[in-house]
Amino acid sequence: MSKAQITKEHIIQQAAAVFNQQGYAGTSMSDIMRATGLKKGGIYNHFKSKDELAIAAFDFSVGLVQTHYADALRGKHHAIDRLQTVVEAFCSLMANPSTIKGGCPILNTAIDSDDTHPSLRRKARQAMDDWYRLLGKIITLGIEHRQVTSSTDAQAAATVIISTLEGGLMMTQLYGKPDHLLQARQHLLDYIETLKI
Amino acid sequence: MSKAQITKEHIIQQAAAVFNQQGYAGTSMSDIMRATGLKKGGIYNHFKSKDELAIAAFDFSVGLVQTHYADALRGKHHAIDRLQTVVEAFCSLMANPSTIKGGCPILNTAIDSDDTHPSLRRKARQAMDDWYRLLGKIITLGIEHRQVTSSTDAQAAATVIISTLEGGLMMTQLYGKPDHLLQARQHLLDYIETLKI
DNA sequence: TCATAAAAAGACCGATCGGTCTTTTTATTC
DNA sequence: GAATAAAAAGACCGATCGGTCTTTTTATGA
Repeated sequence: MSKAQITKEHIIQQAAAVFNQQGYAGTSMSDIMRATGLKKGGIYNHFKSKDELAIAAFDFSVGLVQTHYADALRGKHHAIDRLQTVVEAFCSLMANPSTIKGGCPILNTAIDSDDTHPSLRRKARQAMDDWYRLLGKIITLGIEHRQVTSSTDAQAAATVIISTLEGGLMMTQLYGKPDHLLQARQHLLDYIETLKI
Repeated sequence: MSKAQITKEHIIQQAAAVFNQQGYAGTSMSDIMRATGLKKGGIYNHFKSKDELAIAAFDFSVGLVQTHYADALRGKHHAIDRLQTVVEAFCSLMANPSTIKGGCPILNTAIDSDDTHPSLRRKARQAMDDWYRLLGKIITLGIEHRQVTSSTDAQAAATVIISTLEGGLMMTQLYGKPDHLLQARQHLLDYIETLKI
């Protein structure tokens, strides 16, 4: 990897953490300069605008989360097990601030850009679609394989799981303690049990 | 009410909508000027800083929500009924954009101010405490009155209700359609049924 | 109605915003 | 190691930021 690419990756990683914690409007290029240790010219050599950097940073953050899911799901085939795994993976990832700082990038971006930033908003929707499809597929396959009750509404169940996780994370971030996310987690594990055949 | 007080109220109301939609960092005093139709001098005559205005606006927004809850709960005494009412009140309030624009001010502020704005963050925590206490009290009184199963963990149940509502709202805002919040609502109504004695 | 005080306007301030461009430094390639 | 291309630095730009202050307008109370 060329020096330039290494530097670009470095900028993206640092910027991702800052954007995820402070939001798009709340982050200045000076913040990015401080975080990366580079001056203005060094950053604008790799990205032609704050927007472009923010989008690259968002993609990077989402990629981290998705990789985390993929790793956790590897080798697990039973639908109930896979649903539990997604819940656990989300909680462990978000409870551990070393991996991804500032919480869930989709949640942050969804709230951060109400109307102001359409491109970031579209990105957030796409990432949410991916998550939604992942859960939806697990559930519909689970129904096909007689692992999940056939009366389960896959869309609704996915909504419940995502909503509860994101809401629990928000409370955990607000209070700065893991309790709420863990309570949400336990509720979802109980809920997933009720889907079992 | 004096002209000055009317103007001040007007500023707060307009500012509340803007802050709730764009966040603190995403809102400039120019935005407030445009929303209120006043010039800089007119606004700074009533508030000595953007911070002070943002806090007044947050209080106003939270007050709207709390009043909505109080109205909906009036005359309802059974714990299960009261829990259902809170869920319904949240959904109807947030689904109706005429009353409060930009969604739940607590959610927005919790995500918006990760570290940057401690005073707003404290305000958000206090408002969340109030909501938490409201639900906690409903549940513990429900247990005392043999309306709610005694095995219910009031704290955990409150967390589940709030998390699911806020998460569902986030998704509804992200996609711009009420479906997800309504699915979260239905899940919570089912959940509340399981608390019934 | 008129004097006075308060409210609103708007010019103005230094700082910082995102972004450009030239210069200097550093990799890369022959 | 020299030539060259790329990367980084940093001076610089106009616009806008939050905020102040003086001036003008408007409400208020005798």
